Amino acid sequence: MFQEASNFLNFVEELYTQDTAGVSLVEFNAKEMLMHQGSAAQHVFILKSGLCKISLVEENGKEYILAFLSTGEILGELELIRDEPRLCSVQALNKVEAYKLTKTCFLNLLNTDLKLNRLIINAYAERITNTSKKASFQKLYTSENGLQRILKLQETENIEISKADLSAYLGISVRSLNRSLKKLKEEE
Amino acid sequence: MFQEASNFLNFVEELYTQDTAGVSLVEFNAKEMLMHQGSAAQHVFILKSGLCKISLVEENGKEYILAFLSTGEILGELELIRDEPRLCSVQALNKVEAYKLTKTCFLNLLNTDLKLNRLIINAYAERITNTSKKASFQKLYTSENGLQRILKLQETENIEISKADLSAYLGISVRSLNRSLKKLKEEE
DNA sequence: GTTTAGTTGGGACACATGTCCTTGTTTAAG
DNA sequence: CTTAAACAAGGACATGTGTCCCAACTAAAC
Repeated sequence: MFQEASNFLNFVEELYTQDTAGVSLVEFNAKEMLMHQGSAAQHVFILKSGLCKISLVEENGKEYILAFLSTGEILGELELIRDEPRLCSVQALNKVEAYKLTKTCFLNLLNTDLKLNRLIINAYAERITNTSKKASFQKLYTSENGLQRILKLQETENIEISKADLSAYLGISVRSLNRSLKKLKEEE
Repeated sequence: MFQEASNFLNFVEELYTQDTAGVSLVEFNAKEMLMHQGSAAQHVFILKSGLCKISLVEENGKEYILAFLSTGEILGELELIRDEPRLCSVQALNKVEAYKLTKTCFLNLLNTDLKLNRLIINAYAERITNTSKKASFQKLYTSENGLQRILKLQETENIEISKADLSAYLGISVRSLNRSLKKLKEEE
């Protein structure tokens, strides 16, 4: 989720300024896809600026947003480590800049650089914690509680998420989201 | 979740046979707690044999089981890495044997041993994938679908999970679990 | 063997959410 | 400016799940 820009950014910016092979800087417009669910994994991205959503679509056609990713976060490395196709899609929600590392470059660094290992492990520990908490909360509380949380986060991080994305994040239909929004408005 | 015994076991058994300081072998009876949610984190466990559940209790008193852990899996290391209290509780479901590493020993190894780093990263990549898939599935499908999956897993892994634990894993009440079980039985 | 306490399963009602369709608004094309 | 298509919100009904309580069964204590 949203967190202070981690040392991933520092780490990769150093590589970039040293003209390391396999490291480049790329841009995406709002709505552009950085990654497609099910496709082969070739790169890792580290967000320099902007906001993305990471989501997956189930066989019944429904979309679930696992998290929103922002500056300093790494994405796409899971599938390189596991050597599997993309588990999720990633889409830019606004103008996004990101460092792009090739698979070869990333795996080489992972095998040799203890600092990168540490950054990955720290990021993963936080991600597992956040994913577990979100899963538990969304199953054991009503959508209204979850909605209050994401609306507060939206305000704190000064971002605006569409209704379609809000409902996908909460794992409910847009109809239900509208019900809860209306109810929250009436309770003010 | 359930996976082939990873090289965690090989890794720690080598440490154990070398009489490494901070490594011991411990046993737990069924129902004994290996870890308590909210308590300080002092150790890491690697399961040698047996089955555990890892769960957390929300403020509304409801319990959610994130996963069942079995032979070869590591547990309790998240909080050492993040230097935080226990996010979850872990309870033995049958007779459990586990290697126990002190915080100092574990962090020393993590800082120096690239092999352990690799094992941790691989395990985390799998855990994030599993936790994400479970969260998405449980929000976008009915409990009946989830129940079918866990019953199949129970059969495949030759284990028996209580109704209370099944409902906590699925994030539903025991009443709802009984409805789904009855419906599945009628559909046979 | 009896009594008490705990456990288990289901009925009934309430609440939360999904689905489908209608209406109104907005946007885009001609 | 008009028309058509797309989008958004809500009504109505259906389904899924939660809560509460009751009855029956099981286990433990005496």
